[in-house]
Amino acid sequence: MASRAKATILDIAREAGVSKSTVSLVLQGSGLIRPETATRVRKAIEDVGYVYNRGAANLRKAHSNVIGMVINDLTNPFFAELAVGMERVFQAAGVVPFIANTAENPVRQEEVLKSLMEQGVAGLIVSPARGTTPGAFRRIEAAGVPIVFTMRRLPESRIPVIAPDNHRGAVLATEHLIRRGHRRLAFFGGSSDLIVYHQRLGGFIEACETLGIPASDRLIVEGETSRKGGMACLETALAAAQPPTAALCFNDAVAFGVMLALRKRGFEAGADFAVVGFDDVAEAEHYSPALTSVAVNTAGLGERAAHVMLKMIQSRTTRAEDHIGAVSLVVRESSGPDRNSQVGDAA
Amino acid sequence: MASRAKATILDIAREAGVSKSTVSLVLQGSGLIRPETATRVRKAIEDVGYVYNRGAANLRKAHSNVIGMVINDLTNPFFAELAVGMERVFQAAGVVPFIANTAENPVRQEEVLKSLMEQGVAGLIVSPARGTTPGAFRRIEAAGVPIVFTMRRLPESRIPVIAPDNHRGAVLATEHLIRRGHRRLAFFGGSSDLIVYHQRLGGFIEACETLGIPASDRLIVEGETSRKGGMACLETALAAAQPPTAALCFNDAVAFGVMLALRKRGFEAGADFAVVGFDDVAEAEHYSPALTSVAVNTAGLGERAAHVMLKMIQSRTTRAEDHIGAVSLVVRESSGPDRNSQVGDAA
DNA sequence: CGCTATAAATGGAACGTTCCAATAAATCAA
DNA sequence: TTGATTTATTGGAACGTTCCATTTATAGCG
Repeated sequence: MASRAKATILDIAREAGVSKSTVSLVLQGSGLIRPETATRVRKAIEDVGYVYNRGAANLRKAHSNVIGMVINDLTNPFFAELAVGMERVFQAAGVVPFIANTAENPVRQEEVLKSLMEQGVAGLIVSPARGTTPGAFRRIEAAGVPIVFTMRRLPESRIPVIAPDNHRGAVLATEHLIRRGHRRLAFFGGSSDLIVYHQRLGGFIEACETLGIPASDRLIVEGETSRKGGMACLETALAAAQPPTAALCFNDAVAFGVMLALRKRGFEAGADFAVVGFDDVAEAEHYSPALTSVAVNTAGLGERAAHVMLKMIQSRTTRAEDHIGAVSLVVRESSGPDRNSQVGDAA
Repeated sequence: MASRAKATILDIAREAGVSKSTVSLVLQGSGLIRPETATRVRKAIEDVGYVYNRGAANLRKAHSNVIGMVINDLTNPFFAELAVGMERVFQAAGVVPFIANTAENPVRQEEVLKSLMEQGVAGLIVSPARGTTPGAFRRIEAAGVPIVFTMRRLPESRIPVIAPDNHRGAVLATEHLIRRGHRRLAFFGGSSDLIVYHQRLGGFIEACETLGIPASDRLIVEGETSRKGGMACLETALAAAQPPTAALCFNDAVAFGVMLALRKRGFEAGADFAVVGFDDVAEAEHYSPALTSVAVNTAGLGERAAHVMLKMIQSRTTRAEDHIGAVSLVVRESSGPDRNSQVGDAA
């Protein structure tokens, strides 16, 4: 049963009494082969326990059917949701995506990209790790392998990006907080080496200025984009002379951390302090209190990225249009009105 | 800059004025090459934008440095944690793991395995999808590719398994609930086509029998292993004539669902109904109320699985010992005493 | 029957590496 | 100097596939 050396098409050919070329044609589903012959060959394939060697095949025909998905933080459920959206599209196209995690580490990212390239991937969908150097993808571009960035972009690069409208999302969320009567606002989490950070923070600031919140009433606290980071942000903010009464968080993970820290201090998110997240991961709806968040249609973005990639491969181009996905604010319990304010805006 | 046809070692050889063999040796870091020659070759490699073709190389030297990780549900943070543990080990060994998601679908799993095999992986770490047929891995075994199962096993297979002590974990959790005075107990979630289910349920039943809870006071509700499944389980249970006062859940996702459903009905987990989860995902500690759960040392299991795999590859064997990881119960807030019971056991 | 047209199957070169055996150059011992 | 040894380098065959150009078999037609 266990064959010593692995079988090749030559073994199949011998077994079925045909030539290797015939076997190859059967493998490719060519109509040139007489059905009975094809059946015989397929039986032989089963009998010898043949495994197709894609590496050998790629040697002749160039690109493969594998696409690499390089993700900066697999433990963030947001990225798992994104991956699921992509997989749906790829599966339908008969493409298998291989996922690799960089754990937000540019060195690891380098290794992962190298390995994927050596494997001969047809394309790469990447959410770059923080601190990725601008030149990190030059080699890959030069090799003519299509790349699509998701969620994050790099400073000066012509690689297409699929991302939500971060600026608009932050504006929506900030306006919401201000309409609820909050006058001292904070922006929690993230760090300025991320373009996404500037986009979201920019929306926050713009909304503040439009609606008359002066810079002196705004508090900006950078921090890790994790629960732990969120907890730290809240502690920092509460230590201020005039602490904020509401915060827009860089993402939902930070928001969960903030809510946790509030509870530890005996406060309740929504009643004592308003919290708004960003991304609207599945958990947001099921948290206690339920988290108000900016919904970015995560799975939809994943699908979009996959479609763009397939199109690029098909038309063998390395460029494509950016896609900025629409966002919406999902208001739940965590963003109640300021208790000292008369304004009881329901929306 | 963008080279038309991709460069090969022959191009490098021409560029550096050496033979292809020399280039190959440099690529492999052989000490046989004079340092100055090596430097010259390395420069040429940079200049022509060379990408190593692992497929071609594998044609000669058999096994590659890629390992496939096949996971049945990437959106369950538990598996992300498991993956992270594995990656730590593999990275140190210079191996790149490619992760593929089967979304609990045996057909998809088949495709994914096929693709991984065609790619020539050195080994496979698999958490099999529910409903996997016993023969699904026979071809792979026959091909001599080492496989390690994690978390789940298949009915009749000699493939090594790395998993927590599910039976013991369930016993610990159930004893805990009974000591807290609960006399009507439920087991929520999971389905009987999973061996893990029988292990955990078996522990539950054993503890009940040992401590004198009759079958008539036990309620077993199968269900999806997700939040939604947990919510449904609770609804079913509360509709019973003599509803339980405590439940051991198949995993943490189910437990979160149960707690959510409790809250929707105005009950509080821990005070009105005791809930215990299984797996102890990171979120359990940060939930409200914090979830009592059976800790399985997820990342540790991942590391262990990776180590076993590396050992198997190294010693080119296809067998290895099973590993049953120790478990412990982490008591938090969700598993308070039965309110009608006098027993106030603190442990 | 001979001829062409079509269908089915085939041999061989090529793809980009590795590795063995062989060569060439440098060093050493006598 | 010569042969032996060591150090660097090299050509060529092999790996398992694809695909082009052929060959062989089958059918069609007058």
